[in-house]
Parts: sequence; C-alpha cells; structure tokens
Amino acid sequence: MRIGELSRRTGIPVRMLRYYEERGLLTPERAPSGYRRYAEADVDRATLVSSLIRSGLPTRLILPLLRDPYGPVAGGTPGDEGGEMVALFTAELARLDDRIACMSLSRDAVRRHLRLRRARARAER
Amino acid sequence: MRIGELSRRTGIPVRMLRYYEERGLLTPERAPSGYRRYAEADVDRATLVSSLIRSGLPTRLILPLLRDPYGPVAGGTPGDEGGEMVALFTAELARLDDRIACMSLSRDAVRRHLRLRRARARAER
DNA sequence: CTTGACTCTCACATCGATGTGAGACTTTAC
DNA sequence: GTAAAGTCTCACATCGATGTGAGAGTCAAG
Repeated sequence: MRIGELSRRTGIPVRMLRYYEERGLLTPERAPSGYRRYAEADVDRATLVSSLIRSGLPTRLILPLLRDPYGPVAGGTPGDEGGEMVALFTAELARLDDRIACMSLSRDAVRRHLRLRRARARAER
Repeated sequence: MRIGELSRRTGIPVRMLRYYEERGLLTPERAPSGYRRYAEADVDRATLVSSLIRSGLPTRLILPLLRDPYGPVAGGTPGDEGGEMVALFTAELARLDDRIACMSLSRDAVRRHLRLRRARARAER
C-alpha cells in the first residue's frame, strides 16, 4: 500500500511516516516511480513505533528494540557492547515506570479537578 | 528558602523553577535583594507542577488546575466559559489515559527486550 | 574588606516532534 | 489527454522544555 493508505489506516500523519523512515524505523520498498510501498505488516509496525515514540523512547533505542524480534542481533550493532545497551534499556525502563507513575498521579489530579468543575457547573444552573 | 535550596530539595533544576514562575505556576515572594523566597508549601507545589509538566499537560491548564483547590475560581478566569475548560480538561484526561496505556505497552516491550538481551548475554558467557 | 558561592535577568542555543509550503512527478478517473 | 488527487524531496518554521553563558548584584565566612 502507499503512504496515504497507511496513514489512514494507522492514523499517523504522512509526515511522521516519512520521519520514521528517515530514522530507519520503517523501511518501505520503493515503486519504480519512487513511491513508498508498505507491506501489510507495516501497519502494526508503524503503530508500535508511534506508541514507542509517544512514550518518549529515543528513536535510537527503538531501532534495536524493533530489529531484535526479527532476528537476533548476531554480535550486536557495531559499537554495541551488550552491557552498554542493557544499561540504556534499563535506564529507559526506569524512566518509563517513573513516568507512568507520574502520569497516573496527573490523571487523578485532572480527574479530581474535572469533577470539581462539573459540580460547580451543575450548581450554577 | 531560596531557589537553590528548593532545587536541592525537589531535584528540579533552578532553571525550571524560574520557568515555572514565568508561567505563573509558582509565585515566590521576593526579598528586598530581589532573591526569590519560597514557602515551605512550594516544595510540594513545585513537585506537583513538575509531575504535571512531565506528564505533558500544557502549562496553561496547569494553572487553573492548581489555583482551584486554593479558592474557587469565582466566576472563572476571564474568557473561561466553564464549558470550554471542562472540554479542555476532558480532552486532556483522555489524552492522559491514552498515553498511560501506550506507555504501559512500551514498558512491556522494553521489558521483554531487556529479558532477551540479558538471556543472550548470559548465553555468551 | 575580600572572596567564593548564590542569585538575578536576559538572551541565545538546542533538541525532538511536527507543521507547512514549494516545485515537480505519478496515478487515477473521466 | 486533462484534471484532480496523491506523492516525492527539501527546507524552513514552530513549539515546549531545557541548557548555557554573560554581566552584575548579594550573602556569608574569614
């Protein structure tokens, strides 16, 4: 499928799909015309990438994370001394846990606030 | 207390504490010298602000959210037709829920990946 | 008083994620 | 074949959160 359809099906702006490619996270074939041709599997992949990015994962971590399930890293990315990457991902995991906790708090705060506003709105009627 | 101490006690960079003030989220007194003087309560407040911001809440929503518990909005902020704010906060709540879900997924992905890497590292020994 | 640590303001730099517009080519529908 | 819609690349713009440095004043300890 072409980029427009993928965009429609994933809800991800065309601009971002191209951006993912620039980052090496999505690597569509090219038609002779130069148009990108995405595989069916890219629907899921793009969605995952989008999720990861929206979660604040740096794209340079997303790549190894994605590549992995599709074949072991076989000696590792150049410059990747196993331990280093493990440390990076561990840190990222901590960051995620932290942020999730923090967002849960925020959500509660917003929820509380919303209830307050609604109550007030009701009272004013 | 002065800004440095608040920074130490909250872990928030001095720069950010000033930024919060610029955004109207924290409004310390000023000593005659011009130095900011923070109240004890600002430790909590700054922490909350930091959480909210890290959660991606736009600062313009944080202000009304914070002000509220400290005295009802009394007619509302100028230009705030209740309903509008409620809509904004509702949208924000949805966004938060969405992001939390999305980050949970990401966390699981990272966790899985981390286990994989560790297993591989063990295998190589 | 002097010095070192703090603080002030201001302004510019950066960084990642996005938007946007220009100019040119491709595909599709008629 | 023509027009409309889609796509391409490139490059510049924006936006929020931060960093950073300059130049000047303040505070506390000796």
